[in-house]
Amino acid sequence: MSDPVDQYPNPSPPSEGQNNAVPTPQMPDGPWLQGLNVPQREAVTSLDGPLLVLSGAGTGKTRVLTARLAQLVATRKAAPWNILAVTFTNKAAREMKARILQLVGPMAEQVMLGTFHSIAARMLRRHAELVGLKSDFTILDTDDQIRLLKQLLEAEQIDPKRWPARMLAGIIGGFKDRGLVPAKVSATEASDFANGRAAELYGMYQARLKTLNAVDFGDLLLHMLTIFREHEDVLRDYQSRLTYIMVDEYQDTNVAQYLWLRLLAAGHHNLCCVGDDDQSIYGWRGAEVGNILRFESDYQGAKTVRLEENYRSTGHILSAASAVIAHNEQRLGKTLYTSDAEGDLIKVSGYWDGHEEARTLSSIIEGMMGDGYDLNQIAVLVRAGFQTREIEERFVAIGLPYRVVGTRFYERAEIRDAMAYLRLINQPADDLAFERIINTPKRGLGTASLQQIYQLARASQTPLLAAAGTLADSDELRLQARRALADFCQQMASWYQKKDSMLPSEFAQMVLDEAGYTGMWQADKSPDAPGRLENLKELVVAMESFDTLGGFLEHISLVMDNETSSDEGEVSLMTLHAAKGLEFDSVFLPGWEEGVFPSQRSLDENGGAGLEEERRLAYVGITRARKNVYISFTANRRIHGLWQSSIPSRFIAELPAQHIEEDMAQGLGLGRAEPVMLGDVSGRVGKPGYGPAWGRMARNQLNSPSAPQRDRDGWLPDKGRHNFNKGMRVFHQKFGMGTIELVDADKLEIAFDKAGLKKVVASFVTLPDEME
DNA sequence: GCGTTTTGGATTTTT
DNA sequence: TCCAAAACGC
Repeated sequence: MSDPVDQYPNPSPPSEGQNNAVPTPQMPDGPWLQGLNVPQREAVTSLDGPLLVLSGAGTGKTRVLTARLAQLVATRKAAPWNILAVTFTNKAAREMKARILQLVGPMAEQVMLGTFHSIAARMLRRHAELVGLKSDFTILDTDDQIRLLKQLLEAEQIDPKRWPARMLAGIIGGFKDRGLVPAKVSATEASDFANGRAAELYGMYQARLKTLNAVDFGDLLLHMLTIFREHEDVLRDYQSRLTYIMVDEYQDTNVAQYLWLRLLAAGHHNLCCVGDDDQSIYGWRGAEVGNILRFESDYQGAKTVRLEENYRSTGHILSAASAVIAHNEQRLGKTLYTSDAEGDLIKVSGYWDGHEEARTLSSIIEGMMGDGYDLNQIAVLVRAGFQTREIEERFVAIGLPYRVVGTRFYERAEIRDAMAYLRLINQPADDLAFERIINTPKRGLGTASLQQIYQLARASQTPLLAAAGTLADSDELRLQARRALADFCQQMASWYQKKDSMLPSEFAQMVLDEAGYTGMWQADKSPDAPGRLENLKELVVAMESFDTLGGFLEHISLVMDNETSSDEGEVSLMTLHAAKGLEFDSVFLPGWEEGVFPSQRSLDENGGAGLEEERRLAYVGITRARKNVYISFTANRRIHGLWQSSIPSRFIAELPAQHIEEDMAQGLGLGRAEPVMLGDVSGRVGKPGYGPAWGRMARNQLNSPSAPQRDRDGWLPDKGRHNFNKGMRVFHQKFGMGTIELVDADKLEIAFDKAGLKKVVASFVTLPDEME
C-alpha cells in the first residue's frame, strides 16, 4: 500500500533531455534471458506482431512477461513509454513493476503499467470533457452505486422488493462489461427487469452520474471506448505512443476490455496476451473465455506459444489436475509436465459432516505444525465464503493461527465513512459522500431534514452540501437541526481551508477526531469497536506515503487492498477465487460435494458452461499446491440451517486412481459397514453412524473412471422425485425415525420421535425398510 | 429520529 | 442458521 504503482507518467513522451535516460542498447542476450526454457525464450524474443502466450499454472508467466518487457527496451524496439502493460489486479501490477525495476532499472518508471481500470482512469481524466465530465470526476464504489440506484428506483416508483437495486446494478454492470452504452442496449438484451425498463433505467443512471460528475468502475473502460470511437485523433495519439502492448491474465478480459485493447492495437498489432484458458473463473463477472479462444482468428498471423513446463507442483498433483481439466471441452489444450518428482499422492477423505471435516483437517495441520511446517505455506481453499465459518470455529477452538484472506479493508463501514469525509472535503459536490456521513456520527438530522436538503438542492441545482449551508442560514428547519447543520457546514469549510496545508495523514486524523467520528467508536461498547478503531488507525498510516489528499483518494478508489501479512505463521483461509495466482506447499480443499462444489447455482444458471467453469476452479485449486493436496467431502452438511445429505463431487471421480490415496482413516471408511446409531444425535462419541448406501455411493464415485451417473438408490437430491406423503413413517440418518407432517416439494417437515419437528430435504430420508 | 423487532435471503467479486 | 436490511413502535 505504500507504493502508488498507479502513478505512471502521462502518455506523452517525456520532454527532451529525458531522452538521455535511454541507455546504450544492451547486449542481445540480457540477463533476463538466462535460464529460460525454449518456449519461454521464444515468447520473450518474439517482439513484433500478435502473440498469444498460453501459460499453464506455474509455468513462469510473470517471468516471461517481465523478461519480454526488458527485451523490448534492450533491443530498442520501444522506449519504456511506448510500452503498455496491463494487469487485472494492483498486486500483479505491483509485482511486475518491482521485477521490471530490477531488470531495466529506473527506466521502468516510464512504462505505462497498471490495471485496466487505473490506466483507463488516467486516460479518462485527460479527456473527461469529451464525455461530459470534468477531469476531477469521482469514482464511485459499489455501495454508492447501489444507493444511487435505490434513489432512482424509488423515484420511478419501482417496487424495491421485486426489483432490487442490487440486481439492477448487476444488469447495468453486465451492459458495461459488454461495452454497451444505453443507446446500444437492444430490446432483447434489455432483460425483463421492471418489465423491460432496464435499458431506460440504465440511461437515467448514466445521466445521474454525469450530473454528479461521477463514474463507476465499468464507466472507466466504457467512456474510453466512447472517446476512442468518437474522437479518432485521441485514439491515433495513443496508438502512436503505445506501440507495444502486453496483457496479463487475458482469459479474464471482458468485452469492453477486449475492444479497448483491440482499438489500441489496431494500427501496429504488437499485442502480446498472456493467459490460461483453463484458469478462467470469472465468467460470471463478464470475463469472456472466448477472447482467448478466439485470439488466433482475431489477429491475423498471430503466433501462439505454449508454456507447459510446470515449475511448481510435484508429478501426482500436476497429473491429477490435468486429468480433471481434461474433462472440459471448451479449451485450447495444453499438456503440463514437470521434471520434479512424483511426490505424494493426493489425499482424498470422506467425513460424516462438516464438523468432523473441520476437526480432522485442523488436527492434520496441528500435526504438520508439530513437524515444523511453516503455517504460511498451508492454505484451506473453499468454494464459497460461508464455508470458512465452520473451519474458523475449529481453528479458534484449538488456537490455530489463521487468517481469512479476502475480507476487504475498504468494504468496512468505518473505512468507507472515513473516506466519505475526506471525499466530501476534497470534492464538496460529492453528494454520495455527503449522504453517507451527514448523520454519522448522529447529529440529529433525520429523514425530514434530509428531505428538505434534497428539495433545495434539486430546486437550486446545487450540491447537497451547498444546499445544506443555505438551509442552515434560513429558518426552514427546527432549531436543533439547523444548529447541527450549521456546525457541520462550518466544520467542512474549515477543513476545506486546511486540506492542502497539512500532511494527508495528519489531516485525516484531525478530521476524524473533530468530526466526532473517532469518539463515536470509542464510545461504542460493541465487541468489534476496538477493531474498527484499529482499522481507522491503519487507514491513517496508509496515508503517510501520500503528499496530497487528492493523490491519496485517487489511489484508494482504485487500489483498495491492504495486505497485512504477519511474520508469525498463519494458515490462509480463502475462497478458490481469491487463491488464483497464489501458491502454497500444502493445500486443503474441503467441501467437494455435489451442489457445493460444483455449485448447484452455477449448474442451474449456466448449465454445461457453468460446470466447466467450476471444473476450472477445481483445477485452479489443485494447482495452487506445490507438494500436498488434501481433498475432502462429507455425507451430511447443514446449509442455511437445513441438514442435507450430500454425495461426493463428480470432480473426485475425475481424479485418476493412480494419483490419489483414499485417506479414510480419520473419517468414514468407504464400504466399511458400521452400526447405525439411531437417533443418537448429540453427545456422540467416536465414529458416528452412517448408512451403507452412502459408503457404496462414495466408493462408486472414487473408483469410476468417468463421470459417474448416480441415479439409483433414491439418494440423489433431485427435486421432487420422491414418493413421500404425509403421515408416512420414515428414517433419517441423523434424527432417526419420524412421521411426515408436511410435504412441500422436496422439503419435508417431519416429527421425529427423538429429535422433534424438523424440516429436511426428501433425499435425506428413506423408508425404514430400505435400510439394510 | 432512533432503537428494536421482524423478515427474507443466502456463490464466486481482480477494479 | 445466521446476517443484514426493512418495518415498527416509542
